[in-house]
Amino acid sequence: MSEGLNFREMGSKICMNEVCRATTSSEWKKGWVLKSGGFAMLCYNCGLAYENSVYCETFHPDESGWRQCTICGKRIHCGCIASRYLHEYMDFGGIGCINCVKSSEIHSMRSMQIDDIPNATFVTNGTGAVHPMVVENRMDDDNFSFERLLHLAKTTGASKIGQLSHSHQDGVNAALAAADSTCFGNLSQKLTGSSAFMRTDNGRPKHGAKEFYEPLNQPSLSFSLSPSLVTSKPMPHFPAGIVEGSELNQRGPRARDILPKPPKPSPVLGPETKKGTVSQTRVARPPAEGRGRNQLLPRYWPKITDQELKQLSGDLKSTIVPLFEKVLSASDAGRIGRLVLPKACAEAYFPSINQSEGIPIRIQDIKGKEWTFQFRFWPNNNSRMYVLEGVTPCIQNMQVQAGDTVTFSRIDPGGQLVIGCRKATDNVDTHDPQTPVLPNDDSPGETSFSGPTDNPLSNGAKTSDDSMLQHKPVSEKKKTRNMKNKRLLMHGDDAMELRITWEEAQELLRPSPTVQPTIVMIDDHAFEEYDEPPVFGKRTVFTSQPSGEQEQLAQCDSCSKWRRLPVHVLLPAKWTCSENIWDSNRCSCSVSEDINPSDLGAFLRVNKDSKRRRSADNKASKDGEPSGLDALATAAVLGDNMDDLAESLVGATTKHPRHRPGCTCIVCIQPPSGKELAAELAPGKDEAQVDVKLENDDNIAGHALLQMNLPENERSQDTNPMELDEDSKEQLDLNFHPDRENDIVKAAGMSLATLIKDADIPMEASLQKNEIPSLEAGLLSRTASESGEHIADEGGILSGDVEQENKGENGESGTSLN
DNA sequence: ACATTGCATGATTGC
DNA sequence: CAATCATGCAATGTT
Repeated sequence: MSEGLNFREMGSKICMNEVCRATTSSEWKKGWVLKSGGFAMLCYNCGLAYENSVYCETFHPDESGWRQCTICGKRIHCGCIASRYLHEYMDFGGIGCINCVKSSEIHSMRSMQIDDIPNATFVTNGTGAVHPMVVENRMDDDNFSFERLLHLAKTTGASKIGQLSHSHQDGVNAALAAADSTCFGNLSQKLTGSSAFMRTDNGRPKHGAKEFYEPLNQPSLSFSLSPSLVTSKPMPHFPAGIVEGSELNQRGPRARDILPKPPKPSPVLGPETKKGTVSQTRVARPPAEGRGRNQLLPRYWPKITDQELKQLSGDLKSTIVPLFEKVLSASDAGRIGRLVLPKACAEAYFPSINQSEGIPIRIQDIKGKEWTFQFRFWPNNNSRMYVLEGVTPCIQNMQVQAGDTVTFSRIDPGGQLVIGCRKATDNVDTHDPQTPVLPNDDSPGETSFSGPTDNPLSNGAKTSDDSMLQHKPVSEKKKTRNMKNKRLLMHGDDAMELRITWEEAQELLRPSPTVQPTIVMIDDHAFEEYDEPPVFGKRTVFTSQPSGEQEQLAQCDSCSKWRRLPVHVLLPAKWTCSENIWDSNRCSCSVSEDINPSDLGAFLRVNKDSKRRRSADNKASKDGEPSGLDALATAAVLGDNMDDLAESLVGATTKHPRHRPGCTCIVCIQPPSGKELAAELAPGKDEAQVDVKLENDDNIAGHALLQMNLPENERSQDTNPMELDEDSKEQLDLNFHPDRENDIVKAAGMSLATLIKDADIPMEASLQKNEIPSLEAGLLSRTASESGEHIADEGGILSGDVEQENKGENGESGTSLN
């Protein structure tokens, strides 16, 4: 729909914000999801919509961007901030614009009573806006006809059918009756003002996907996800509460045109579901809207409890739309790093791809970390087999294995994909000693998807979900199917080796400075769990004192003295003693050094020896060669050539023989694996070509690394690449030469281009480079944290040894063992 | 020899 | 029976 109005083809745009009025033809940010599947453009400068935002044109071309609030009746034009609110409330399942006070109340009420027994039905448009004229009170209508509702849906252009609780309807009616006449006043104020709503850099939320949105009262959209599942009355022929919309994108090879069997109401749901409570029942939710969503097998329906959903939404401060989930197979969780995506799910919720090579796709985990996978397919029997490549680091980061479940969700608006997990052990009564459940690393987000639930029914992911929905005892069978292969589970020594490898791997990473580790003992092995990914900020050195206490050492860029810093500190690329706000005694270059380099060197050697001891049976470690980060840290301390090291760290990988030079797929842009790092960092081998393969152009760590490549006097004062002089830009090449091949910009730029081209996947991450100028400490910390993850982890450190062990465990297969 | 890639094959499942 | 998907394994590249 409206493909001809694709923003890619549009010229310069003018920001609608009168205060801003920025004009640009290139710098923009992804905004809300458009009905077309693309995204509205937001002003790079102020975060508002461009005048020529495709929002108006593509979302409702017939209305020229004007929408009418279903509550206050005011018409608000899109492409303005008011429309953002309107959009959020109407176009994504809301009722009315946010500027209606009543609207907020309704949403609040709705959020609270989501599990209430619905007694009214409604029809929405393709994005969830309620057509009030077809809200039907079926409280006393036992003859409710789905066909009639479907007819209404068709006649009104609606594509969704849901149910509205009685109280909701009351709320709607009440609100309609008492529509706030001051709406426009509020609107005009918000139109001209900016600070209240703009997602300025100063006010950027923690999670990137949220950064373009933060309505004053974000509605819970779980409302639109599974209303039919919480009904006490079975709705005959009700297809999962969703009716396919004709306007939805339908592309790619069509699978069987089947509708999933309508989920029968769970016996544990419905009438006994208390008002104002949040269901903890793990129930398969019908798929969210998406291409061909009605083809998704219930097996893949997300089975997140309302409680989890609510918590996750709260944790991410966003509205989470569960999309689908999959029980990991052995090959999914194996060393090969390829996760097979259910075809229907891939085609419904992932960007359309026409080339087998696919595209890089960014997926955020529940902690907010972003991972980049290669989303691609293989031709298969005149069909396609979709896979995500490069998932090993993420899989291992989530500590899931075969038999566990990974979940895919979407943050709306924005469309950011989110990957979560649910341990199989969450679903059985007895803990499998071979699949120890490490305590959730206290990340609130973790509990949303993988966290334990105290409701026995939540064990149903493996026991009752499908059967509840299909009335067929197939879940156990599927479970058996998934688990039947003896290689699926790691047992005994295999698991032990994995743990060792994990421990090994953990030591390769610098701990997050933002959290204290949680020490977990499993089989006499201590695991340090961090809530944040490893960081890679300024070239500081994290060390562990014999007491176990972490400390961070940083070198002043002015006097070169080393200073002790709190571990949670993440420094900008350039930092001087005067900025040592944590130690008033050593906040001047004139003060003597905290620690001398020889001590540091000795300290690191101690660490290395310790590592060597614990990895005595690890071939990859027995040579004692430093890991990439250790080497980097050591180099930082001992004065090794940081440029060479940085180049080595980001140097060319050699593990993808079939990919051509310049290939920017996720596989090719991954940093080298642990072994490769070790090899590249070995003496005489640090001349690796600087075929920079950072996947994150918004990667602060990458920036930091690149800064290491700069002469000292050319390093930027902060992490803003855009403020570098031209020479530095040439070297950094972060944003300014997207056409050059074989450099970081090539990779990032092409990724961006690909993302834009496909227009179906989140882009804000790719565009975050444009936001760097105003980064503040919080964002810097977050981004750098993620960046460290990417650099240190992606396809690398963990994939080396860990996967090798897995391979051994995978035993008889594989030519490598033949 | 090992690592990676991508196709082929067969088991499973739903119609 | 056809579609899907798990995974085997040959081909190819790298060390």
